[in-house]
Amino acid sequence: MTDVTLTFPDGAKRQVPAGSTGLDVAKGISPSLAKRTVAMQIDGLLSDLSDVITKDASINFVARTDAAALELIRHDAAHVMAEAVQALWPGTQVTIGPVIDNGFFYDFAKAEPFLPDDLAKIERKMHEIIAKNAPFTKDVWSRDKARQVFRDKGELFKLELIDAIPDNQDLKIYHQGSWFDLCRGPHMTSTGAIGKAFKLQKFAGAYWRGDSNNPQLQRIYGTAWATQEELDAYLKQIEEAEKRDHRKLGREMDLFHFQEEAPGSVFWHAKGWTLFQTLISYMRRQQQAAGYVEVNTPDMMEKHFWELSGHWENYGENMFTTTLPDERVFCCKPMNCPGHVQIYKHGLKSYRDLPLKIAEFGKVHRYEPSGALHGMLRVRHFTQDDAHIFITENQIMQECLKINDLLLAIYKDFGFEDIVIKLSTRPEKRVGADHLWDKAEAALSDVLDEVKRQSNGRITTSLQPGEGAFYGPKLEYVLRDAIGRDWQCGTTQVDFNLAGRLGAFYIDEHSEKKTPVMIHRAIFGSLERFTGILIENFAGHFPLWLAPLQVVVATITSDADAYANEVAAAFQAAGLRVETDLRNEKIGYKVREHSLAKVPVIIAVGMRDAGVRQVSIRRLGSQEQTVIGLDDALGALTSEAKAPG
RNA sequence: GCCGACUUAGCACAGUGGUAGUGCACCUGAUUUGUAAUCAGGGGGUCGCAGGUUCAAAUCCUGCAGUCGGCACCA
Repeated sequence: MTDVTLTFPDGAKRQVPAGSTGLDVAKGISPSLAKRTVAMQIDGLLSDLSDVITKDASINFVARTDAAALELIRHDAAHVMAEAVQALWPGTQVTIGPVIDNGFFYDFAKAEPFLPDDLAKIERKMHEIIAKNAPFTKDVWSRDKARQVFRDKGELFKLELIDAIPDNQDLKIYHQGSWFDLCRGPHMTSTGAIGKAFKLQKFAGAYWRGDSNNPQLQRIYGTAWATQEELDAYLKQIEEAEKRDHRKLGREMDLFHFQEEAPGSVFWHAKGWTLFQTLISYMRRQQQAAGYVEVNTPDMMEKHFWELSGHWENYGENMFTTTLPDERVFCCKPMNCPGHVQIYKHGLKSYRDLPLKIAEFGKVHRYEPSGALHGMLRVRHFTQDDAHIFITENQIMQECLKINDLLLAIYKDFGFEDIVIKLSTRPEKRVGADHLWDKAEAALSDVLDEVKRQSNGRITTSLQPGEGAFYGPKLEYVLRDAIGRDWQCGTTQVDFNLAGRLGAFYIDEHSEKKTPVMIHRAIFGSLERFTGILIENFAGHFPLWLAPLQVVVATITSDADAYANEVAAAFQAAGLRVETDLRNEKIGYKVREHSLAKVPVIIAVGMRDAGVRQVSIRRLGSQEQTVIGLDDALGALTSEAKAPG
């Protein structure tokens, strides 16, 4: 038998007979290595330790505590969970059970719903199965055999999966004790390697193959880690994220509320509206500086207008409509673009007028499915920082790059610097000829390449085929927040269709009518959503310029009331948002209350301060107190409270 | 929209068929206080909505709505 050469991560080489398994190789090196190895990487590809090695390759043995083993732990845990569920509820069908970020899930077809206590039952059964430490073994079955076995078991979903696997691929069956599953693998050497650091988290409904036309399955989500410490840390992190929930903070900080009669609609309270207006003012300045004009268009227009724009056909099921007493049907605008085209069409446009950048803080209305609503992050009525840029075809690149620069600069002002840009291409349901889509997609793809090149690797990109808007492909800007969560905010969409549909044109340099290209773009996306994201990103601890209430002046004794009023008036005159707290309470009580309300600056004044015109400043998140003169405090805080840009 | 759970005072929660409770908040009084809860007293709920079962329903049943966790959809 011939030998093959294996290269180890440290560069060492070793000759082994071709056809050796990973386990053979490990044993040949040392029994202890073989014992602690759960899988291997062959030329970087994670593989079963029982796989045979037939050619020269690099090899890396994976122990269960190695980072590479984590996905195996999770995948194995999913299999064990499936075995546990079938042991507890015979007749339940298994479907798919992949690894996801931080854990795994498995989807089951079971007539009766799982009950809340079932998670604990399944976990107990999993611990039993893992304690048996059955080895994972692999078979390759013929299609006929696999079909027959799974049909006999009543596993109809598995039959569908078998039929979907290309003929040139082996059907692999993984056994653990007497239980087995169709699976592409790989797995660790035995169930015991999963360990105990896992937890089942929740039940959920999920459609078979992710399609809402298919039957709904019952999904169980779990998380699994190599060590208990990592599991605990992860659970702690989830808890921390829950503390940032904008719905909870919005209530505690008196920013907004929702109520039954207006599902998906925000009641903005004074403090929340202040934040909203601060964001709009900031954006308005940025857009003016970037050469945009701001307009406002009607909230409702007649239905035939939306038929002409293509919205009725392509977006109608998301639109609110109302029939007036004269029987005319009106639609609430779900987008601002057709309105902006009407403004564009007023007055003949020359190529010299382009690019024309029309912006609107327009409130759009979309009938979102009830199950999609989620606090401020998914509402039915929201304000976009929307703009439409009318250009000639050869201005696409330059304008998209300008938009990109503006987007990135603005995100930076909020501290968002980790950005992912996704390119979404033509969906099935769309308007416009394919050659126009070809052009639009190619343009955005070029823009994306250029942006990526300029970013020196700070920006990552990805492709989402079929996810574009019905009128054009889009770039979607995804921000990573302070605790690593991703939020989609900005968008840039190239549209060769809408202007033409609505009869917009310009006169080119040869006196001919030409249809402009439109770029649709938003930066915050939805002000409502962006506010929610900011609340969660900052955990309510806004930078001074954004905080709805910036300063509270609290008295230590009522003798200082007059001085407190004077201090507050000085801050108000300097343009800061300030309140006084003259209540008959101890200063500790007041400090606690305003700290919980996340007021960034608490100024305490007593008789010690009044005579010498000084203040004691306490910043949110710090126990420290700084005693300085009133004028110095005014200067420092006023300058800090200035919006960026 | 689909699957599951939930809905009791402003907020957080307890209460599984027999007169609705606790903590915080709120109100009143006392206290004038130096940086995360001063003390005492008091008021407040047709238990999400609509039906039904029962001598009796927050509690059991049905329908609806909203919320939450997912799925699907999406800014």
